[in-house]
Amino acid sequence: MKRTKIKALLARTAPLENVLIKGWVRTRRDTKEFSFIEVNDGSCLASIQVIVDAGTPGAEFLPRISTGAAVAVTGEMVPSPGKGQAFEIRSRGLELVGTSQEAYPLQKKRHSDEFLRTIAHLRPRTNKYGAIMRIRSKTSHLIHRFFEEEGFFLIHTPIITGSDCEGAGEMFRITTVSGSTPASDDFFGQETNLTVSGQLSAEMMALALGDVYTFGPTFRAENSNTSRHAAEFWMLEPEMAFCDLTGNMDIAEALIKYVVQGVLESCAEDIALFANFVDKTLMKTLTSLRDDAYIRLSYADAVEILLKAKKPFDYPVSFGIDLQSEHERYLAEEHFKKPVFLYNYPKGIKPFYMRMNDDGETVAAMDLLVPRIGELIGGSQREEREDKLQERMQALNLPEADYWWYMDSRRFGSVPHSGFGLGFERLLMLLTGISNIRDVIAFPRTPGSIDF
RNA sequence: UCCCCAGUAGCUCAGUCGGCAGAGCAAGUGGCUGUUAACCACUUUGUCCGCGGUUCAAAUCCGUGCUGGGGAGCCA
Repeated sequence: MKRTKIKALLARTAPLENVLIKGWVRTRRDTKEFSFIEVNDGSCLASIQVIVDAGTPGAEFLPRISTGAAVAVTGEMVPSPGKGQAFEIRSRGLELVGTSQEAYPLQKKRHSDEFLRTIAHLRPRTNKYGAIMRIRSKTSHLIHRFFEEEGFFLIHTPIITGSDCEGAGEMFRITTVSGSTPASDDFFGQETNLTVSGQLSAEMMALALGDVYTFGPTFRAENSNTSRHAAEFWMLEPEMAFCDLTGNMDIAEALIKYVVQGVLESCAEDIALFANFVDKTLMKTLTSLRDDAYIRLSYADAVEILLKAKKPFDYPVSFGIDLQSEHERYLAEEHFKKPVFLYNYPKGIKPFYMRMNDDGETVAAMDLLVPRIGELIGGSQREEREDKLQERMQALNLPEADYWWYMDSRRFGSVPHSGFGLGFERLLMLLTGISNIRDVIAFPRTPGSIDF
């Protein structure tokens, strides 16, 4: 007999003669004549109630059917006489697939997020973490669907990279030799690292295929100890040929609206859990993300707003500074209370590949700031003019020879193009109201922490 | 890396002025009930984070280290 997922059973409106379910026991309650077993199989948030009458096949397992045990149940799905569920399964055969020992750490009550991080291998069995992982999966699919519908091609950019100055932060070295061996004797004959961004590769592909995106793991060896940084995270990086900064922001905004709508549609039960127990303002946030136009504000105008703000800042504001968290939060959370694209940043605080504006002072960069999270997206129109790019690289002391292939793209049919990077875990934090990045990724990697 | 806070039973936490180590939940046993974070009774559980110091006496005070959390910087 074929196993049916609990999600499919709970979607039914009619009884079912013969079913087989398999899952894990959330709780067992006994009466003299029969027992209630709450079974969850991960297919959805809800569990299904199983009734096991004394004397039916498998009832002898009941004393060992404890929280966390794995079971298989055959029986009939019937209308439930009790309150709290429309249907339940009356068991005709109970099988104990795997027992759960006394030391099972998940109890039938709420645990702290900090404790659950110490048992990351078991926390997906809780309502909250199961819900996060289902939303993560759905969001990932929605991203792919969005770009598929928009005519983008999915590209796979390298994880191992030889370039060490993409300007995105400290890198993890990878090597097959020990300490004193020179890099020239190493596997690749030079220093190699884990990627911090697929952007430069993506640009090459965009300049052939038009619109592309890469979506994969990214690594930063920064000693960042915050709730918004991980050493290994997933980044989405679209890159579009014949696209300027405005088009770049258009795609970013459309993408987020699409994903929010999709999650609200197909993860309603899981989202409701977060709206009820994690962040009471979540539904309001999500509908605003979906329905409201995002603010688009130049860096210069943002500085003006901050200078006029009555709120006292710890760090003074002036044109040319890199905005501090408190400034970004003020804009997104207090002044506008919605997502804000900031664009045209001073060249001094942005990397070499961003396109120089006509004023010679700012570059065509854009960041999307969102309430609670801060920077969700960082992107730019890329410098497509060979001479301007060379100027910037010289000013920043970047060896052009190392970028010979990148420079080639500006020599052979160079076109205006744009792209951005979106931190996938930060998007999930936005969608769920979860406040720590360690809780939206199954096995988080952060400084000093590599268990599991 | 910097600043602040915390670390006591499996979990969540209380522990007053330095004077015998506590509660709720979980777990175990028994009971009861179409139950549903079930309920009732009883029972078990400690390197008070580690190391050093002050003191007649330290969970409590001091120093130091480790771990965790919040914030900052860096960024996505």
